[in-house]
Amino acid sequence: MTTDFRKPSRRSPRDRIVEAARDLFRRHGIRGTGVDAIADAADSNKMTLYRHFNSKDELIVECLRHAGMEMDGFWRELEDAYPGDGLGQLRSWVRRIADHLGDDKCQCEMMSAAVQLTDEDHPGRSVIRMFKDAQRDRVVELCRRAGVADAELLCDTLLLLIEGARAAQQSSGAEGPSARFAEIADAAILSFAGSGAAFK
Amino acid sequence: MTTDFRKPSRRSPRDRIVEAARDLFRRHGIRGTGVDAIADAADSNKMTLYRHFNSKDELIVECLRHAGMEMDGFWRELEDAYPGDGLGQLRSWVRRIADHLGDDKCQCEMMSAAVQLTDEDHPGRSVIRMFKDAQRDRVVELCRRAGVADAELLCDTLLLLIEGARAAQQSSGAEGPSARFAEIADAAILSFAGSGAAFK
DNA sequence: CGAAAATGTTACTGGTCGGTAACAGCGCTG
DNA sequence: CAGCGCTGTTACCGACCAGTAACATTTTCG
Repeated sequence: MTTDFRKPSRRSPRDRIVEAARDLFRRHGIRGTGVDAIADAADSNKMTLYRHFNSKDELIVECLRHAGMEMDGFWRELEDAYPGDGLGQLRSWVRRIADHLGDDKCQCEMMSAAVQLTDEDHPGRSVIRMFKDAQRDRVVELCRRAGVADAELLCDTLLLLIEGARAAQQSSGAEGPSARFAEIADAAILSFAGSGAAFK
Repeated sequence: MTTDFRKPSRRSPRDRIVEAARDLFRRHGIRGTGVDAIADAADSNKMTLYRHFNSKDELIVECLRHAGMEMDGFWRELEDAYPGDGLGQLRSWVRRIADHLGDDKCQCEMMSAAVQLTDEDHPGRSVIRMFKDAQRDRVVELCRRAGVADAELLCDTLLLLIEGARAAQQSSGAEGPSARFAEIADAAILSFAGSGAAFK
């Protein structure tokens, strides 16, 4: 029984550090965030940070892992909300992304990191890669369950539209092309699901 | 003392600095590139750099402007190759982007900069914004000339796909969703141009 | 030519960064 | 209680970074 009242409503320093790091990375970029600032924002200190993570790079990797796990949770919620309904899950997924495009906390940590981790050998890049591959498998399966003939094509179409919406949000703002993302993505889904053919 | 082996016609130090900066920004990121490295790569020195640009931020802005001017030139080439042919220009534009997706020198400086310039007030952001707005106007006009009914919708669809392809290239590599960008974008163009309707 | 303008060289500043050492306190559990 | 592991504090290191000063050199052009 770990009722754990020792520090009410306060998570472990490690969790707070990861949380603070993700927040600061989102707001100021990875390279623009110093470890001192992270430790400070986590209401902790640099030594504790370095006891849990051997380097800033290791912390970055852990942040990416956490972001991936958060997405895993969301996929599970989606399956619970629309059990076995591929089409419903797809549309709900798109809608949710559209709704969160404007958030300061939009789920673009992976994309941002991919751009900022310029070193091709950075360990974070393989985490991103694995996450993206898993995501693609999942979406393809949903498309298949939705009765789409060319499931891979709809999947890639949606993934491009999503990444594009996030990127466009960054460079063109909320009134740019990303404003019509939901409309476009939903039309693509319905088009594929209706005829099973691409864009026709 | 040093015998002057310089090539007779050499671009000005200013141009070399901008060129070197753009190259290094692409390869190592904006924050990951120091002014010393830029001056060195330009075969110049830091003092000359700072005589032409009052700050690194000013140099960044100039790099973005150059990138924008390069695109302007490309649009002009496109108009020359397909005079008055909106559809031809659109398809050629998409094909060219697809062909250059894998390039180390792919035209994603704007997107990268938008992600890396985390400060909302950075002067570079307005350059990016103006460039994106102009690009959107241009593409909408091409769609209109191609006989597309909802020109804005096709334009935004293509812009999302393009940004998405570039982002996906970064995070998922060449075998990810970006591999089918050309196919998807071309299908979208033909679909809109054929029926004038969205995805149907 | 000769002078002005542009460019190059060296050395420096003050600040930030990632990372570490030494030490002190806290909170468990035996 | 004692002991131990986790956490916090301070100070420090070497490297790097943006930006500047003073001076030497080359290029341009009237």
